[in-house]
Formats: sequence, C-alpha cells, structure tokens
Amino acid sequence: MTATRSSAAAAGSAPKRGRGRPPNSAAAIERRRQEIIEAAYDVFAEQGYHASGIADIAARLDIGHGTFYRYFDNKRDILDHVVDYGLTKFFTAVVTDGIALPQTKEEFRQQMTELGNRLFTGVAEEDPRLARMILLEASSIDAELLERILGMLDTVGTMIAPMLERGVRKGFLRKDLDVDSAAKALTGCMIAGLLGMVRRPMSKAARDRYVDTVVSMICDNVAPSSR
Amino acid sequence: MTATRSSAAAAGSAPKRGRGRPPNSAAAIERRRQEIIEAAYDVFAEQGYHASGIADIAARLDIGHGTFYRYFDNKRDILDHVVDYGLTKFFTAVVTDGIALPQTKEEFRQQMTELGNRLFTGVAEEDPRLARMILLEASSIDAELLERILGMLDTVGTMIAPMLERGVRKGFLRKDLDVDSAAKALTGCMIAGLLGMVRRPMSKAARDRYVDTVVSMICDNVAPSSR
Amino acid sequence: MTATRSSAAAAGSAPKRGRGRPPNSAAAIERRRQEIIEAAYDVFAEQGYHASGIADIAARLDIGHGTFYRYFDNKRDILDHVVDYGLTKFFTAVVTDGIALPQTKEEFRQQMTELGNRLFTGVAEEDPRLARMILLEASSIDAELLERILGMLDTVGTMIAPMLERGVRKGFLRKDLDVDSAAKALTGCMIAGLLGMVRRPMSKAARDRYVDTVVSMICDNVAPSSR
Amino acid sequence: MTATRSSAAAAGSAPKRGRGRPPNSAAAIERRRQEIIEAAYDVFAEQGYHASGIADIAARLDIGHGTFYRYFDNKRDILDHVVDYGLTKFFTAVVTDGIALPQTKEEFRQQMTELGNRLFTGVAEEDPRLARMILLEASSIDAELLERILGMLDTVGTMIAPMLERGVRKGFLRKDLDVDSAAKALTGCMIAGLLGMVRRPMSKAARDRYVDTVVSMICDNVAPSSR
DNA sequence: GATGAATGAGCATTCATTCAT
DNA sequence: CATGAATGAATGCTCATTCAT
Repeated sequence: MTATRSSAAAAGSAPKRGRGRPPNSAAAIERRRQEIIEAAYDVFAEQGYHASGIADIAARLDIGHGTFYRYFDNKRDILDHVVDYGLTKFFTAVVTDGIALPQTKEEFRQQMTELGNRLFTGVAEEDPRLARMILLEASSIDAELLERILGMLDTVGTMIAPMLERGVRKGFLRKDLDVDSAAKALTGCMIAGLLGMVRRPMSKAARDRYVDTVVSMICDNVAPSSR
Repeated sequence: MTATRSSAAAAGSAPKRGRGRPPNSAAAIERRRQEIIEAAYDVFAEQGYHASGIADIAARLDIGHGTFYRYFDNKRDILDHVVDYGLTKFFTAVVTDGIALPQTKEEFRQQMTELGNRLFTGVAEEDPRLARMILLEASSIDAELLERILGMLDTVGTMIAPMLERGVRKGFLRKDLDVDSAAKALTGCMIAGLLGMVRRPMSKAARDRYVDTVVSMICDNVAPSSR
Repeated sequence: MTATRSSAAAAGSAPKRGRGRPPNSAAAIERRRQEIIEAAYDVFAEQGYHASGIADIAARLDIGHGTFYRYFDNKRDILDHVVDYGLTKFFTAVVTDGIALPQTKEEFRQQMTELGNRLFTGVAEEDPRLARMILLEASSIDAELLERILGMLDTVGTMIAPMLERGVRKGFLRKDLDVDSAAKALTGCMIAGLLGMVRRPMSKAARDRYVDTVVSMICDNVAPSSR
Repeated sequence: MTATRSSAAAAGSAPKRGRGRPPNSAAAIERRRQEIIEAAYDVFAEQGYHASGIADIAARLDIGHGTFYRYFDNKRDILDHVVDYGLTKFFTAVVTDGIALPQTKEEFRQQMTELGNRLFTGVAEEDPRLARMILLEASSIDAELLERILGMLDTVGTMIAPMLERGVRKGFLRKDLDVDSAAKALTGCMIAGLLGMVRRPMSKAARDRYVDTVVSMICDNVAPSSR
C-alpha cells in the first residue's frame, strides 16, 4: 500500500554505455537516496515540512544542496518518499509474516494483545516521531497526501476486519458484532495511543494497560450490538 | 478549555466614549473580528493554512488586506482564533448543559449513545471540514499549536473519564475497568469516526452503527481487565 | 500591429469599492508601469535580456524588486511590453498621419526620400539602441517573440507594397515591377541601415547618401523585371 | 574573416609521438571537436543558446557531459566555434573559387543573379536554420559576438563593393552610383531574403523573382544618384 | 479607521563547471 | 581519456507585513 511514486529513480533501463567506466554503482546511488530520505525524515520530523528548507536537509548530510536535486525532483517529491519510509517503518513494526490463525478464544485474545504490544512498543522504541510525521504532518500538505494517509488508515481497518470476521465466525466474538465499525474503532484506538506518545513517552506499564483495555473492549463485549 | 489567546483585541474594558461620533462601537469591532475569523476558517479549511494568504481572507470579505492587520497581529495570530472558533463549534455540538446523571445502566448507555450521536451528527451536518481543520491542519503548524490540539484531545479524555468513573462506581461498568485507558480509547474512536468523515460523508445509518458498536464496546465489556 | 499582450493591467473593470478611499489613481499606476517599462528597456538594451535581472530594473528605479511584480507578471511578461514600447517608438518615428498621395513621379520620389530620412534620422537621434533591441535582442528570446518580430518585418513590407503598387499604376515605377519583392528588398535596406547604426552612429551625410541610393534603386529602375 | 578564436585546442604543432600507443591521434581529437561543434549547432539552432544546456549537447552525441569540457573551455567558448561553423557554411554556399570577371553588362548581371541564386538556394536547401542562428541568435549573446556578426555583415558589404566598383568602372552601372551605399543596400536585401526564409520556406519561383528584382534594382538603375 | 502600494526576507530550483575515479 | 557525481552561485518569484494617505 505504500505506493512508490519514485521519480529520480527508475534508473536508465538501457545501460548502453559505450565509452567510459560504469558510473557510481546503482547500489551506491540507492544508498545515497536512502540517506537523503532519512535526513529529510529527521528534518521534517523536527521542524515540520514547511519550516524545513532543502538546505537543511543537505546541511544535515553535509552535501551541497544542489546534490539533493540529483536524487529527487523537488521538495514535494521527497515527501512522498519520506512518507513511504515512515509507513514502511510503521508496518514493519506491526506485521508479522507467519500469523498462526488462532484456534481458541484465548489465542485470539493473545494475538490481539501481541499486535497491540508490537505496535506501541515498536513505535515507542524505534521512533516516537513517527506518529506525528505520518498522522499530522503528512496529512496537511496537500489533498493528495491527505488522501493517501486517510486511505492508509482505512487500509489498517481493512486489515483488522478479516481478523475480527474470523473471530465472529469462530465464536470468539459475539455473533452480531458490526465488524467494520469495530475495525474502525480499533483503528481509532491505535491512533489515540500513538498520538498520546507524541506528547510524552508512555511507560511500558501504561502501554500494557492501554492494550489490555482495548483488547478487552473487543474480546469481552458480550451484548448484541444494540437495543 | 478553549483558552482565548487573543492578542490584538482583548477587548477588556468598554471604551465608552460618552457622546460624539459613534466610535465604531466596540461591538462593531468585535463583529468585524468575528467576520474575519470565520472567513479565515473557511479559507484555511478550503486551501489549508500554508496555501492561504492574508489576501485570500481579505478578498473573501471584500476588505483591504491591510485591514486584516488592524484586527489581528499576524497570520499565525488569527490561526489561534480560528482554532478557538473551531473548538467552540465542536464542543458546542457535544456538550449539553443539563446532563442528568444517569441512574440506571440503561440510562448510562443511552447517555453515551446520545453523546456519540450528537457528536457525529453535529459535526457531519454542521461542518464536515471541522475534523480536518482541527485534527490535521492545526496540529501541523508549530509546536505550540500541536501541543494545544493534543492537549485538547487529552481534555476530551479528561471529560470522559469522570463519566466512566461514575459508571464504574454505580456498577454500570465492570469494577476493574482502567478508566483512563478506556477514556483514551473512546477519544480514539471519536477521532477515527471524524477522520472517516473527512474523506466522504457518513450516512446516518453508518453513524448509528458505529456509535452503537463503540458504546457496546464500553458498556458490554464484562471481563476483568486482564490476567 | 503592436498587439498589446497586457497582463497585470486590464485593471479592475468593476471599481466596486465600498469602504475606504480610492487607491492610487489608475493614472498613477499607469505612470509607474510606464516607468518600469522604460527602465526595463534601458536595462535590456544595455545588458541584454538574459543578463538582466529583475533586481537591475528595480534598482534603476530605486524601488524594491517586489514592486516590479505588482506591475508585471514575470520577467517574460515585461519583455512584451518593452517590445511594444520599442515598436511604438519605431513606428512613431516613421508614420505620418496625412501622407498626401503623390501625383507626380517627383513627388513620389520625394515621399520615399522623406520616409527614409524620417526613419533613419528618427531612430538615429532618438534611440540608436532601438534597432538592436528589436531586431536582435527580442528576436532571440523564444519562438513567440521571434514570430512577432518577423511578423512585424513582414508588416513593414505590407505597408510599403501599396505605395509601390500605386507608383506602378500611376506610371512612376516600371510596369512589371514585382511589387512584393521590391517591398521586401526595401525592408531589407531599412534593416541594413538600422543595423549599421548599431555599430556606430551614421553621419547625416552618410544617411542622406544611403537613402538617395536606395530611393534611386527603386525609382530609377527602368528594366523589365527579368530576362 | 571567420577568425578562429579557438581555445581548448589550437592544435598547433602535431604531437607526433613516434611509436607506442596510438595517441588518440590529433586527427581523432579534431574529429571529435567537430562532432561536438555540429551537435552544438543543432542544439542551439533548435532551442536557442540560452535554453540549451551542455548536457543537451553531450546527450545528442551520447557522451558524458564532462567530456565536453575536454574539448571546449566553456559554453560561451563553443559558441564561437559554432558561429565559425555557421559562417563557413554560409560563405561556402556563396563564394566560388574562380569567378571570371564579367566583361559585358550582361555577364555582370548574370553574375549578380548567379550569386543571389547561390546564396538563397544554398541556404534554403542546406540549412534554413542558418539565418536564424547567425543573424538572430548569435548577435544577442554579448557585445563581442554582436560585434562579430555586425562586422561580418560589413564584410559582406566589403566584398560586394569591389564588384560594384568594377561595374561602375566598366560602365555596367551608372557612373555616380554610391558604391558603398549600394553594397550596404544589397546586404540588406540579402538579410531580408534570409529572414524571410526563417518564418517559412520560400519557393524556388519566389526566390527567383526576388533575386531578379534585386538585381534589377542595381543593374537597371539609370538615374544620377540624386537631385 | 481603512486601504493597498511598497517592500525585502526567504526559498526552491537550475546548470555551468570541476575533479576524483 | 571519459565520465558523471557533486557543487553552489545566481535568480525568479511569493507573500506577510508596514505605513503614508
């Protein structure tokens, strides 16, 4: 889902180099690109996109600011890549490859808890600026990026829904749960948790309590969905 | 909680220049200020803060843009007021004056539902741009405003918590509910709902389903919070 | 023929000013515009378009360079106006309102001579940079301006042709003169004369000799147009 | 007259490194230089000097743009060579080695006609961009190049004058013709013809008509030069 | 009070040129 | 020799803010 709107990249498909020596290996170029993305991420996270100049990014890497333009088309361009980078970080923290399908209610609960812990611990420990960068900064640049972030949030819901769906089918959750609403609510709980960490770090204990509470709100919800 | 960080005005004491030429009564001045705030709100909501110029705001009111500066110190200044204005809109939609304290579990549930309905319907019908303006736009201007928005979210939690607290005391909610975590989770559910409306309007039915689901997650949560 | 691709101008057609006092009179604005055009003309004539910065133009008038942009959209924009200005200068020098139609061969010759004198004397005395500005500088900016200048040269031919035409009809010129070719040739003679003055001023005597020679080439050309 | 303001090269003495590795023979170097000049000519003719980048020239030859600087000092430098190249093209089209001195008025006329035909046909068929490149583009770069182009035009006049001079002496042209003025006028006729071809190609018929008209203006001009 | 003309700090971007490989 | 990555001077343009009228 992190569409890679690359631009400066795409490399020359046809090497077609008659004379001379191969230029800086494609790998080196990619490395440099990555460095710039990370520097931009840092700068944007610290000062915000609008308050940051290309010069700031270049200065952080101690390169000429003209060099920036060898790797990215313009200021807006790199933001897409920074967002990619952030989203990758985010999803890497959460997604596990082999998620065993839970067979018991208890396993289901543990899996939800595990997911929550992974999420908050991952973001908290690796990069507390992430939430701010993605949720707040990126979403206010232009319509396209706003759409992208909101779409990503929906995607999160879309990933949660099937899990809940299965929970319902397996009888772990009440039969008449509105899965989509619940998925959206869980997404909201995630957002609230992440935003909380933007202000000040959240202790492990607090994180655990929060995750438990949220998990319980889903797993121990016994009533039919409404009157 | 909508601290009025006014600046140019502050109104303070009434000038009260006895007779003579009507001194552009303080009321008139306040009215003009309000007009500008609303125009700014519209402009910012449509194009975003950074993409908007003072000239855009002035043009919308058909006043000279120099006039703007007679009412507000600078661009950043009015943003505070716009946020005030937005927050007031927001809280006005939700808060009721006389909330009868619920005496039964059912009343409690109805009150929660009522609150949710009021919130989503109010925002959806009166101003769908509100969520974007407050949650996304304002939070990315500078540290101060970020702090303010996040603080506001905490405040929402702080307002929810006592209600839950009472629910616990009264036995409407399970005894060992972590009230603060639950309040934060509810705040997140609110955010998710509002953000959803930024992308596209939400039908009344969908809103009802969402509110019911969230209310149920709180009210029908029976398990002790965890191991 | 000096199409006025105005831009910043066009003024506000609808005054529609409720409050306040009338802004700087439209006349004052036009005067300032004109000042800028003349300053730009000077600067471009001295350093060439590409070597000139907006700052140079502004500095010459001792105004902030931001002011420039209140009157013209961008650097390219003003060039159109500078060219207009130059062309107006040019045609003003040459065109007379009441040109009595020559009735005798002698009158015809005198009229041609008069025209030539007016042209060269006018340009030589009023602004020797004119030829360079229009003929050389403007024509090398972009395709549009090139087209415009070449079109203008054709227009000159188009203005000369009817005069020759009449000369033929009246019997002042030989019957089988190719009027269009002759008009183009005369345009060329004009260009050569003007370009000559770019390098160094041309004495009155030299100008007279040149005009006489060219006029003679047309008026005393007796042969049938070809083999 | 095409002063070779070469710079990077100058070739000078043949390196003549006896045996050993073929030292990229001076000839090969010269060939490469020529390739670059021609590529630059094409690029400049298509986009204009200022709109062209060194990279464009290099790309056209599929060489690295750093290579450019091994053959020419800088962008301005190659322009001189491009102009040389263009002027050579131009004079090659016109100048014939053995111009038999005309012995009769008729021969004189034919020679003039021949010259005109050669000029216009040559330029029209070989390179219609030539006129634009030399006359318009090159003349607007800087004072030096302007001087050079204008000097070249004077040179053309200087080459024509002796022919006319002889025509006068031989009695082919009227005794009191102002040879210098006539030469300048002819130069102008040439310019007008060439500029005309910049806008749109000129048919063979039109060219013939034009040449005939101009030749006639010179050869059939019977009047004493002035009152 | 209202106005908008004037201002210039600030910044993104381009591209000729250099030089290590 | 060839190369292209790196560089930064140079510049067009925007827009918040001031202030004379």
